[in-house]
Amino acid sequence: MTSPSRMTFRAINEEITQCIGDRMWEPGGLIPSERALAVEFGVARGTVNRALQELARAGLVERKRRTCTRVVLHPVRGARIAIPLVAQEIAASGATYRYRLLLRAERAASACDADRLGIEPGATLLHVRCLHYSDDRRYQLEDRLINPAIASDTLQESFEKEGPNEWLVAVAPFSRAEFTLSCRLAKRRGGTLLEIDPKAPVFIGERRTWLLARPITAVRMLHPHTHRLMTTL
Amino acid sequence: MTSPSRMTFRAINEEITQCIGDRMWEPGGLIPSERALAVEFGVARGTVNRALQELARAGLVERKRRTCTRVVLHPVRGARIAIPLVAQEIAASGATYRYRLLLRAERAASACDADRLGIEPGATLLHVRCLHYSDDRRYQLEDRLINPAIASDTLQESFEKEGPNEWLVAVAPFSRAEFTLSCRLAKRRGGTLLEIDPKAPVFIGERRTWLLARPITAVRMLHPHTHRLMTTL
DNA sequence: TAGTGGTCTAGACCACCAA
DNA sequence: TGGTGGTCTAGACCACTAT
Repeated sequence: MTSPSRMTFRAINEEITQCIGDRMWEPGGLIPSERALAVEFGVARGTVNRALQELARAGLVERKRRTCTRVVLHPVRGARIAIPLVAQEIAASGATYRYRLLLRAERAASACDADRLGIEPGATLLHVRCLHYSDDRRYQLEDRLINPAIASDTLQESFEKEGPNEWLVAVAPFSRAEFTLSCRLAKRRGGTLLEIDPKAPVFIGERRTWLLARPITAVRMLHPHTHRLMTTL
Repeated sequence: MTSPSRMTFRAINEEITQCIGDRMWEPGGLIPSERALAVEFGVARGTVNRALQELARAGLVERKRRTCTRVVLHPVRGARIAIPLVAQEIAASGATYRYRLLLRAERAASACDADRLGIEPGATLLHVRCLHYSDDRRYQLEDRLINPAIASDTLQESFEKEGPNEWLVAVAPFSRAEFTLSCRLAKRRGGTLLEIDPKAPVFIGERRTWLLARPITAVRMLHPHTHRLMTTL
């Protein structure tokens, strides 16, 4: 039991993690109540609460609404991987970046668009397609739908010199995002635009973002199958 | 301004998000201090603090230690995606799970193994290959190297009834992990074992874990290309 | 009814940064 | 030196669950 002067919620966090790691508290079993732990550690309940909230977020414990239970997870939690959002950022790690606009269209949302972006069918949207090059090699094909309602000057943007990402980050913050990763054969139009052998696979990342309930943008990013997404943690 | 009776930190969170979205507070600019916001919203500072901590975690604002600054992010943050580790967990969401062991071998590490797992060539390792089924459909092919040094009874494990994951989570906590995601054509042995058309792509996840500096396990997970990896945040 | 986690409060101390 | 975010405290109310 440490007591450097007063225990911080981080210390408590570690202490609890230790107990779980040492199997002092069994996987799937209850752990003492916040009030009990507060007494044991000699801190206020709020401090224990915060430590446990973090542990819950990290996936080490499960907390049940108003039940006396707090359970330690038996199965392991997923770890996390960071997706670099801006192709420019990636290219910035050594290679020279180049950008080319392929398509820019305002149109009424088809049923498919509406589903993808999360707006009403028939509403106006902006469709942008562009290529990101790394040292003159095609690095990413970006196909993006933008909700014009996010800013008054959306429809004035040409995206000729700069990609939509650069504009969006300056104009449209988001509070929620959803990611999907997958792969498929390149034969359809995306692969062609990437100049990939149609029989080779492409690596696909999709991202949708919202500001509160309002959809901002939906983007599909195609990479050659040589693409690797790596992270530590 | 909402006041359902008393403002919760979630309401404040939304209120602030709204302000940022409406560009009432400019990207890159300061926002009022916690104390000021507390007065404005008519709540305790702790409540504002919690709301802002969450917004910072979400990447909407940047907080500088003891500087009067709280800045709205200009560049976009990298977002994170959670990888579900245990096939069992995924299958647990509706489908019935089945497991089949294909290979279990102790052997001296080849140069390739050593590189993959991070141990000395020639050291003993455990090689396990198995299949995870979801409702009798092949869901994942798992190919795993295990460092026997992590536990005294590693080489006693048969893995016949239960996958290595279940055993590992109970026995070998890790402090560091590295992930790689990619895809390729199925033609090589992995694809065959998944019973996939050799011309179809497979989705590949790789994970390596360490406890401090000691390698624990390296696993390669192959999925049919229909696999989707999704996350919110 | 007793106990729980979720949340808010009002107040406090700290270490630091800018002036 | 005054303002800031980071943190802790002691106490409180709520809605709920298990008994």
